[in-house]
Amino acid sequence: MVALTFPDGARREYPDNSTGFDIAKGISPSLAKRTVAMALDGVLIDLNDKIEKDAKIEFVSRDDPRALELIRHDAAHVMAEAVQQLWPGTQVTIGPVIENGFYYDFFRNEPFTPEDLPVIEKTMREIIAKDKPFTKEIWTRDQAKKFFKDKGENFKVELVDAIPPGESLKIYKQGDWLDLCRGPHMTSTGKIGNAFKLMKVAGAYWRGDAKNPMLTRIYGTAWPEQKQLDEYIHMLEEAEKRDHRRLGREMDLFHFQEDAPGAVFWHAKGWTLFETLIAYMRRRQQEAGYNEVNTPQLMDSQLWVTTGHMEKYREMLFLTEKREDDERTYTIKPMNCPGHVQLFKNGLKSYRDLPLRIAEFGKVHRFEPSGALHGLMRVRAFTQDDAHIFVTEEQITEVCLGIHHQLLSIYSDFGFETVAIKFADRPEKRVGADDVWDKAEVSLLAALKAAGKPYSHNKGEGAFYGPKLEYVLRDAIGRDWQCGTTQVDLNLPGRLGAFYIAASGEKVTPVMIHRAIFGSLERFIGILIEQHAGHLPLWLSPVQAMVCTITSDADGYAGEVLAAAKKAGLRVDADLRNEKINYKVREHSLAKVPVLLVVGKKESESRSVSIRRLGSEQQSVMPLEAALAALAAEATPPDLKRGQEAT
RNA sequence: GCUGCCGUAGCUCAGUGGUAGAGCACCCCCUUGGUAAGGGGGAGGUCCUCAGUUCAAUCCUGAGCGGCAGCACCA
Repeated sequence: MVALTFPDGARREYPDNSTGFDIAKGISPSLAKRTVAMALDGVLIDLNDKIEKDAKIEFVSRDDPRALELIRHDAAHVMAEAVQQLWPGTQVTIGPVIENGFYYDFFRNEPFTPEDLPVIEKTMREIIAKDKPFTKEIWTRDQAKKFFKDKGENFKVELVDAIPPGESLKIYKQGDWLDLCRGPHMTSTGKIGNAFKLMKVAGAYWRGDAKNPMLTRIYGTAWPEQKQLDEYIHMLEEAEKRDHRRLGREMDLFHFQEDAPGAVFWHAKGWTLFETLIAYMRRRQQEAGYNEVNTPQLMDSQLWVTTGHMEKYREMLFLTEKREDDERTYTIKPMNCPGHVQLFKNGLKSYRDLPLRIAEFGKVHRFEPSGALHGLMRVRAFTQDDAHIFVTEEQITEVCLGIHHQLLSIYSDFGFETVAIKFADRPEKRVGADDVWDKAEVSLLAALKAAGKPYSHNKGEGAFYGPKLEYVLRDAIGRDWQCGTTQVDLNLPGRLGAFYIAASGEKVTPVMIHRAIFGSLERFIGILIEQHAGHLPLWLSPVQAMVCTITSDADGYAGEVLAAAKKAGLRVDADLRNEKINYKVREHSLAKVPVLLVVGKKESESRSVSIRRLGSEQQSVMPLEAALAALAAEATPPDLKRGQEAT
């Protein structure tokens, strides 16, 4: 007998080898009917599994959040069956559940096209309508290998081989069709329901390795109810509306063109935003004791051999051709650090100079793979808010901690309160001895522990010269973006021959801490655009206000408003065109101008403005001076606001 | 980089082996209108590039470039 504890606390005994289904049926046939799986001691398993020991039991119905994964996994199996039914000879590989859905990777000489998706979906619906029961069998390794080999399923044979000895081989059947699978599954295909949709086809490497054959992956999404599927599709449409590439064009911020793949053409408004971010960061850096510098865009390629970049990252570098009248070739900088080491080396440094903070808004170029390029998020030419802090070994922890606090304060100014931290240690491709790495990792981790924030461990993901902390922002629609980084580097300064004179009079190699907060200005702007769906906060908006006239009678007054607003420090423009106010409101709203200052006869007579805020249909009429004072206060960058409050 | 899809006006997109289209935007005219598109007219194209097939290519074929999605990559 086994003793089972139910969610309500009741405890009952059942004969050995009872299945979940037996027990559910014993309680009530309707419970058995609506149960798709069970959880024993919190672990989800097949409802038809035999229960062999005392446990807490829960019956999982279709609308249980835990069933979502099963619905999706079952849908993946049904999709695989549909595909093999439609195109016999297609090999199946793996089909896991992912966030919001599932996929299955197939191998077939002919690729799938988007037109195939509705056909596959139709066949899936037929399989689901048949309500085929899922059944499980345990096979031996040889049995499974022979079966898949005979069927020509070579990828499955590889998967069988990859299963560790001693682990049982589970085969799940739905009718005649079967698949090697870890499970669990629901009781039958009918439980999947109809709230699913195949989303797209794409290539994916077998086992995620670019050296392996390319498979075709079909992505799908599945939900318990149609309503949730509709909501999900609606959410995707909303995300598309936030796409910074579209908004960038609509807001006249930047563009790309074929002549410069992966490089931004910043328009005046986009550049205003860019400069606003730099001005902000410049103030924050000054307050934290950084010295801003500028270093050459091109340096002798030999320098990059010394740093190790040429060896480790040659394919990422932009190099100049050798000229007839010059012996040397040059490399466009992919990073600012070697330049900053040159600055450190220029003039003898004392331990009294440390920590020495060198900052640069450095524009770097990296030959990113063409397939990686994505709007502002991944480019080949970008600007870092880069800084290098030269310290003694003893100063590492304290300096990293200081960076940590400033970094969080800065993210908070931009409205990012959820920041995850990852600790990345030594990668395989690296320079420097292991004992040096030991030291660097210990010191950086000490700062992280002192900060007292939760963090995750990103094994083997450090830079080639040192371990790093990665700061990951969560945006308004739940996406994660890695922006900031703090890296401890015990290697490069030594390689490049940097030293300082210690208190003892000896020459000592300094430790260099690399840090960036925005990371890439370009990317950070892309994130801000998507975070706010283009509705940037007033202090960041390139055009903060637009004076709109109702009739040309107000042109003169509009000019006064414009001049006064500029004098108040606002970035403002005026629209005096011979257009109706509706037209102007629509146009500037679409361009995401946050404040419209509408002036007509009434306003000019009373020296006031009618204010309409982006996203609101309401207007408020205020005296001109008061309105401008309020807007100017709101448009003050958060760090300056704090400064004003303090005085 | 790999796989698939795509490239026609500033934008969104139709279309055809023989003379290239729409809506919006732009310019001009009329309209002076109170908070998300007033009306009329006009201009605008190397149909991504190069080669091939053809009497004839924007269309068919091949290569290249660029974009999109996914994968791989991301110091």
